[in-house]
Amino acid sequence: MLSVNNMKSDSKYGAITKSLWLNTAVISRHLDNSLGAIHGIGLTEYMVLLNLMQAPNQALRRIDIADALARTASGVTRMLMPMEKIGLVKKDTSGRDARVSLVKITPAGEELFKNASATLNSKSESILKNIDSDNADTLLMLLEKI
Amino acid sequence: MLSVNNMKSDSKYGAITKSLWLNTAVISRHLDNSLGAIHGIGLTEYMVLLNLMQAPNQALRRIDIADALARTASGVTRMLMPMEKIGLVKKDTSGRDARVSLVKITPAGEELFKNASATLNSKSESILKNIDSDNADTLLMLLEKI
DNA sequence: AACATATACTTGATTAGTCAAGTATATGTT
DNA sequence: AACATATACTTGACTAATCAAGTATATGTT
Repeated sequence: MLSVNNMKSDSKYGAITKSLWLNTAVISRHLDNSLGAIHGIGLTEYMVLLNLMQAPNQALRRIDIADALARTASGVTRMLMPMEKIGLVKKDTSGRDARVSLVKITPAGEELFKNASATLNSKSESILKNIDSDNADTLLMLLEKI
Repeated sequence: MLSVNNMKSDSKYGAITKSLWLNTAVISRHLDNSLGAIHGIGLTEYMVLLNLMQAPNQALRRIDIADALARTASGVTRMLMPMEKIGLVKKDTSGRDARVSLVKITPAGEELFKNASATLNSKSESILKNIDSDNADTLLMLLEKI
C-alpha cells in the first residue's frame, strides 16, 4: 500500500533523530522514575548537579546551566527554586557582575549527587543490556561526535 | 581537584544515557521549533502521525499510541484533542470492544505528515552534519539495538 | 449467573517547562 | 558623560505532560 520508510524524502539522518527521540523517551522515563523514587530528584535536576560538580568552582551562572541543558533561562530559574528549598544548591553572590546570581552545589547536594550517580550508572547498565562493551564504546564515541 | 568522570561508580553506560539525554534535548528542541514554525505541529505530534501512517489500517488504539511514544494514556488523550480539532486525526468508532476509541489519520493529516517528514529529514541532516554516511549507518544500527 | 479482576479511557490537580515582557546592570559609541 | 544596545535574570500566562482516581466495559473463576 504505502510504505512510509521508503519514500524519496526519507533519510537515514531522519531515522536517527527519530530513534534518538524514542530511545531517550523510554530511557529518561525509566531513569526519572528511579532517581525520583530513590533520591527524590528528576533526571534534569541530576544533570544540574552534574554540571555544578564539574564546574571550576562548583558554581555556575544560571545562564550557563540553561545552555548546558538546552533549557531556557526562565526554566532554570523555576527548576532551581525547589532545589534550593531542599538544600541541594544555594545562591552564591560572590559576583563582580551584579546581574549574575551564581548557583553553587551544597555538601548535601554533593552527597546526593554521588548516590544518584551510582543509581544512574547501574540502571543505565541494565537498560542498555543489549549493547555489549565494544558496542558501548562505539556508541558513546558516535554520540559525542554529534 | 575532583574529577567526576573518573570516579569508581562511573560507567560508560551511564555516560551513554547522559549523552543520549543531552543530544536529544538539543535536537528535539531544534526539530520542535522547525516543525512548529513550518507545519504547526510539535515533534510528539509528528510521531503520532508517523505511527498512524505505519499502522495496519492507519488506525490505532490510544493505548497503543501511548506505548509507542512512551507516554501515558492520559497524555495521549490530551495530546489528541487539539490534533482532532485541527483535523489531523479523527475518531474511528469501528470497535468491537466498546472501551476502545480508535484514532485514524485524516487525508489532511497524511498530507501534513508528508510535508513535515521532508522538513524533519532535511533538518536532521543539517543537525547531524558531523556524522558521515558510514558513521550514520553504524549509529542507527546501534540505536536500533537498544 | 455472579463476582473479582483487568483493560481502555477520561478528568482534576499538579509539575515542568515555554514564550513574551519587564527589571536591572553592563558595555560600547559618540 | 549620555545614550543605545546587549546580557542576566525574573515573572505572568500558557502548554504539555504526569499521577491518582473514577467510569465503563471485558474477561476469567467459581
